[in-house]
Amino acid sequence: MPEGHTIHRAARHLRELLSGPPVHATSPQGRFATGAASIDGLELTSSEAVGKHLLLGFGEPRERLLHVHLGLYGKWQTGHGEPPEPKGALRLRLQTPEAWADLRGPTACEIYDPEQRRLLVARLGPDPLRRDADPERAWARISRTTTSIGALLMDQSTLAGVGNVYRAEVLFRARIDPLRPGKAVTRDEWLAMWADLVTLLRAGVRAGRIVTTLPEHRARRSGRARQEDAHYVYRRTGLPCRICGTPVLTAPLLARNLYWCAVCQAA
DNA sequence: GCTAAATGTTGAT
DNA sequence: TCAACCTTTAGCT
Repeated sequence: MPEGHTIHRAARHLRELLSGPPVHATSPQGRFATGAASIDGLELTSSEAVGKHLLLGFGEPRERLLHVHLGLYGKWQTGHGEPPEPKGALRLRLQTPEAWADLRGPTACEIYDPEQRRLLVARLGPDPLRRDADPERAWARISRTTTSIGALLMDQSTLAGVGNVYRAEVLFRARIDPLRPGKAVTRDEWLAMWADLVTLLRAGVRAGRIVTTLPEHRARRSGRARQEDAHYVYRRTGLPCRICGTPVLTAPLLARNLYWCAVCQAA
């Protein structure tokens, strides 16, 4: 489930799991054989998430940098002790005497030099999960464009880490029409949305999944949110809005499905 | 058991 | 605008 929260969670987890001893790196699939060989035997010395991008440092600081983007299907699988027999398309296996981490299906898995990292960070907007993030950078773009706020939230150069689920949910929680032009969003609305994203993404890192509903808006109000109670509008096409009961709408925007309530998020 | 769709991005057409 | 990446899951039969 790779939006920003998944990557930040992985960055933290992989650091805890693999730090210390030299890491044995292999590419059972063969597609990353050269890259794996170049970090094989080095220690994991840094682990950082920027938006949906993961950067793992090996060896002396900045000696080797592994860049991973999970894309839509990519996944890390980890464990302690002996790893299972590699099967299927296993792009990368990282292994220490204590633990292992397998990477499958990423869009990007490559070795970066410091300049490539610099270019990556430079083309990404602020990431609500990073302490160094500045929402004003995103506001500078949002406040000047006729591009819809629904499209802007998905644009990684405007802000980094938000995907289709958080987009739909944060707009619903703010009661903002996804098609409203960026320049028609007020500064207060944007700062409130940013603050909400910080809260939601941090909760996502903690829980390992996206839950955006308040307990009082869930069909089942007690205890932890079940899957069917976790969202207000995402993938709820035709189901009644949790606030007003109007059927939730869906329409493609930039080749992705957009979900919203036309009453709660009126134009 | 099968098919379609999915939390994303890149590169070709 | 579309195919590719390659896996998992939801929703059918």
